[in-house]
Amino acid sequence: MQLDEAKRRFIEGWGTLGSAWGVSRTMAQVHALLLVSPGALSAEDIMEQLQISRGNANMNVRALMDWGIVRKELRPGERREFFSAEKDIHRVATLILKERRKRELEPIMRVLSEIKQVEPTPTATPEETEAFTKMIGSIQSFAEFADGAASTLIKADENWFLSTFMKLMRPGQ
Amino acid sequence: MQLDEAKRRFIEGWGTLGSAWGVSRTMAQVHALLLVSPGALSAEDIMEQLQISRGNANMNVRALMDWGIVRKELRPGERREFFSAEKDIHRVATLILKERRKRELEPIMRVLSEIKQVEPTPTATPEETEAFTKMIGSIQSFAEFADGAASTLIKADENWFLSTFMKLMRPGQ
DNA sequence: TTAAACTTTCAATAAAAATTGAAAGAATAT
DNA sequence: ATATTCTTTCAATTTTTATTGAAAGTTTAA
Repeated sequence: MQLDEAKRRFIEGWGTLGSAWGVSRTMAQVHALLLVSPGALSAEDIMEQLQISRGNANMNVRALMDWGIVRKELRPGERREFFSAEKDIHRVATLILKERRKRELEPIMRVLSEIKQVEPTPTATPEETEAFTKMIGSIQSFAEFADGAASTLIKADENWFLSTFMKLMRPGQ
Repeated sequence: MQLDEAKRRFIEGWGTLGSAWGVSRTMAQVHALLLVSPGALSAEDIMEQLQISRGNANMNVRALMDWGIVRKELRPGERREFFSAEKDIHRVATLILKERRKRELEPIMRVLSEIKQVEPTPTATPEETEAFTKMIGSIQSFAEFADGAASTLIKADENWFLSTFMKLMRPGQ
């Protein structure tokens, strides 16, 4: 297989994976394209390579910057902007994990603790109410467990990054 | 807050969470409804409580059974079918993890190993090719790491379930 | 065997999400 | 100040996905 074909397949696969995880196909494809491009790309490059409109390219590149996994690059003497993806996969994973925790785990945790304070009423038997709070409680503790696991991963990756960085700084150490 | 209102809010929240993770809102809502319902529900019950059509209820209940997190329950002397959700959240998490690994991790791993065998061609410089294989390699090892973590979680939960089960069987032990 | 009570399927439809492209907005150069 | 080059926005449109409901299928009872 040739490089271009391999890149094409990666972009397609990454897009499919993205849509299974609630990320729009195009956003994942823009990310994939930037991941496998050695240098930074302009909006035009992205439009051409993925065959999408200017507006679409702009929207998705900006969404990726919101996630912290794509950066704008300005070149001296160039008016237009270039974009490049974070290439360190550990950092990518960490940033995505952080963002999803904020966007999805936190809202559901809030709902869980609110609805746990269900009042006893004449319309529901105490057994029904208890079964409900027990269910919610177990989801809560699972969510806390998941949150803890995510934190651990984030910390581990931050340490890993830091130590790699330190090694680069002091190669003799 | 009253029980009905709390359940309504849970169903809504679970639906929102689902769609952020690539699960259709209705499928997540049917799951949520079954999670907070003490007994098993018939198709009619689901249709009525979520205000959805028969076909929709049927499709989503079946998808949930494919995931292994909802079971059909047959009552003696009753012709119609009842459905109930797995209530043990650890088991739910394990089953979802297993299924997603099969559906999403495996396909992308296959693509990664295929495209890694990119041939050197005159159109691409060796540096470009090497940068690409390096990128794919790091995604591969991250995917392997994630797969390993998932396996560990699945095994841990299976052990946890087994030990709980053993305790139930031999309460004196 | 026929009827009754339910489940499943699927083509048509509706709803939601993504995409376009043109216009408006910014930034820089002349 | 005006033109030029690029970016951003957003209403209209297209595409994708989900939903409906009626017909076909299945199972049990009489």
